[in-house]
Amino acid sequence: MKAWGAFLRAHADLVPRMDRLLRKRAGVALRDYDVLAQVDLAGGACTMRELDRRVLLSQSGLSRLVQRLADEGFVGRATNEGDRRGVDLRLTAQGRSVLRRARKVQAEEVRTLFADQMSPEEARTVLRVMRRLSEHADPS
Amino acid sequence: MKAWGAFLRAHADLVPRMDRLLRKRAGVALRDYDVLAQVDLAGGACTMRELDRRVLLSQSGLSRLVQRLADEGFVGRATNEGDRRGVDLRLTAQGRSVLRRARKVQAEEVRTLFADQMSPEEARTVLRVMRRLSEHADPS
DNA sequence: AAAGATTGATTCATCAATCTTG
DNA sequence: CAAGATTGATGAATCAATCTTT
Repeated sequence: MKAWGAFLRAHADLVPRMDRLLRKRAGVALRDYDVLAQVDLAGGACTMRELDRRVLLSQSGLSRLVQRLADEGFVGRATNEGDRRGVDLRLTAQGRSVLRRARKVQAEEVRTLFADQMSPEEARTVLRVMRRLSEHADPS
Repeated sequence: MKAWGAFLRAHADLVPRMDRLLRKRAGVALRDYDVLAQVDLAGGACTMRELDRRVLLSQSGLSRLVQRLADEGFVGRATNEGDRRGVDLRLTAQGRSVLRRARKVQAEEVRTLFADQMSPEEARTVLRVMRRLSEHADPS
């Protein structure tokens, strides 16, 4: 029960800080980074529907976010030829570039703000517990 | 590094769910509950400034949230007589009542969604690590 | 009618500016 | 001027409604 409070507090202390650092040093928000990274993970291209499954955001929220990423030139959009309801996304060269930089910043920050604060043993426990929590809450 | 991702995901999976349940079954949002609980913890009355220190929210965000809680009749506001810049808050009877109900709901939900998913040993580790993260990030 | 995606209305958080009291 | 608090402008997330294609 105290652990729940500490969990909330840690998130509230860490995430906005990560977000600010990422914006300042890489020019993208944490959520943008997440989306770009997921597209990359799907091989640099995927459809909105697929992204929606991978990302923690409402469908409409994702739609607007991708709109913004497209406006900024980080992804290209085109209607899927196979199923014209779908929209295909592709990382642009600029998108890949910003993603590379963001990855570097993110790796540094996660290390200093998060990973360096716990032993490998503790990290394993945190990983295990957090996964269990997600599975139980959202058995996708 | 994987633990960081799992941490984010667990938060994103759990917190909105808690928030919805709390709204539905107690009529207040998670943040509202937090604020009411903090006022209660301060003995049922405190000043905005004190709340601001205890709660994870910007000063203006807190101001608007308390405005809403006052409109809903959960807290009363009055300028502090000692220092007329300050505003004193007090839980109303209705505020105490809604807080009681929210506490019960919250306790149940934290148990089933969070605490029951880990061993006591794991809970201790999570608590310890989360506290360390907060202290390092925000050495208040 | 259902799936995929977008748009409209609303809510709520933040930063920066402002107002009042010390 | 500094401290405590509020207000204005803006950004981003959600739900519900809508549009298009299957």
